[in-house]
Amino acid sequence: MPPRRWIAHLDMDAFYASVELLRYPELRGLPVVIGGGRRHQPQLQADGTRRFALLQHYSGRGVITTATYPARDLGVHSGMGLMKAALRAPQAVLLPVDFERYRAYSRRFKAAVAEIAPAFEDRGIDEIYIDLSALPGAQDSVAHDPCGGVRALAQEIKNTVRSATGLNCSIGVTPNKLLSKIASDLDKPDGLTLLTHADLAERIWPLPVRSIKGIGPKSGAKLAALAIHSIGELAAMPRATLLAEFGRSYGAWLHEAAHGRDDRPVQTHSEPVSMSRETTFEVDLHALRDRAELGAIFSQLVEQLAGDLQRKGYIGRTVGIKLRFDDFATVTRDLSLAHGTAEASTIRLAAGLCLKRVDLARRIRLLGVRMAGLQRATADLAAVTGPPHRP
DNA sequence: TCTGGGGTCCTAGGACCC
DNA sequence: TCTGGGGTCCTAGGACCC
Repeated sequence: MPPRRWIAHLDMDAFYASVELLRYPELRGLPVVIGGGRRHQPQLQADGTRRFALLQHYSGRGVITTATYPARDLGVHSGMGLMKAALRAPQAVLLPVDFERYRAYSRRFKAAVAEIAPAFEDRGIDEIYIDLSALPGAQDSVAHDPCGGVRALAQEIKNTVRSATGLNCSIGVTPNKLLSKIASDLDKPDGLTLLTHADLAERIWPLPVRSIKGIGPKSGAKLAALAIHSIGELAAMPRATLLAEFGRSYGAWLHEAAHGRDDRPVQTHSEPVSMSRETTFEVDLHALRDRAELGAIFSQLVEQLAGDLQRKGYIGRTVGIKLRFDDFATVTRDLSLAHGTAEASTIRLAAGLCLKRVDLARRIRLLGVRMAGLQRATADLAAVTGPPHRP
């Protein structure tokens, strides 16, 4: 019997890099790294060709946002500092990030998926979960393959995305989100991987524990210290040991995850919880010596945040700030207001009070402003004006 | 040559209320 | 005066993800 629930995880292949390759096809096959500010824009030359910046000439504090597969082969990866990456791949082409463009392609691929699967869970710019179970044909057998129906659906989704955007994606299809997320990575790029619980021991258990979404650097290191490296080794640990080592909640989850169990539904609606703006300075600033510059950046962040809230139609009650010092230590302060707001002046006042509660002796490398406790702005309007009057 | 920017969720202590 | 338990909100920090 095939499982009754079929969840797909769709992940666009090297998304930002692939979008850039559509624009600059001459870079295909070359190591290309995307990240950093706007300074390294490609220059159109007199003969009509473009001149691209090379990674070796970069200086600054940026990190890699995405790298093409040839660049990854040189040992660079997203999150790596561009200066460090330049040592490993000096000849790699460096392109600035263009989120506007990526968001446009994101909307395009999601619209294409929606033609086949109207409801899906949005997991950011380049991935989604889709519950295939209820779609027409999902439970069909095709040519003696009991999973043939879902396989055909997944292939159809891949084809649609490809023809709508010119981009490839990889899809994992399994009985749950946890396994599908892992599966979509198994055959990347342009993969389609279908697994059932029967495949757990063979396909999932040999993988490193870090393949499980939710096991990050800290938990991975702690597991390694316990001589647990693969998911299979994690699955073999007594539940009680995991509870003792990782606490009731996370320990129990680790045990379930290692056994491929996850019953979370695909969430097709969500509301934002917080919005924020932050910036890392080119050089560290000092609260007193660089007071004017810091104040200007602070005001700009507040105005951007207020703009974001207003444009998206939200107000918030909890204003927060974030500071990162030269030693990378990070502190946050927040303050809840009596009423929600999206006004820059109110946010600035509250954020200013937060700032006063921080010891500003050290040099600062990052400043951020945040709003949490969000509500739709229209809901607030209703509260102020009261319910519609009925005679 | 260390380490961006935008998020979510969890924990934990203290305040405050019933 | 002491002894409770439960619930919610606020704040700070941290793990993790894309």
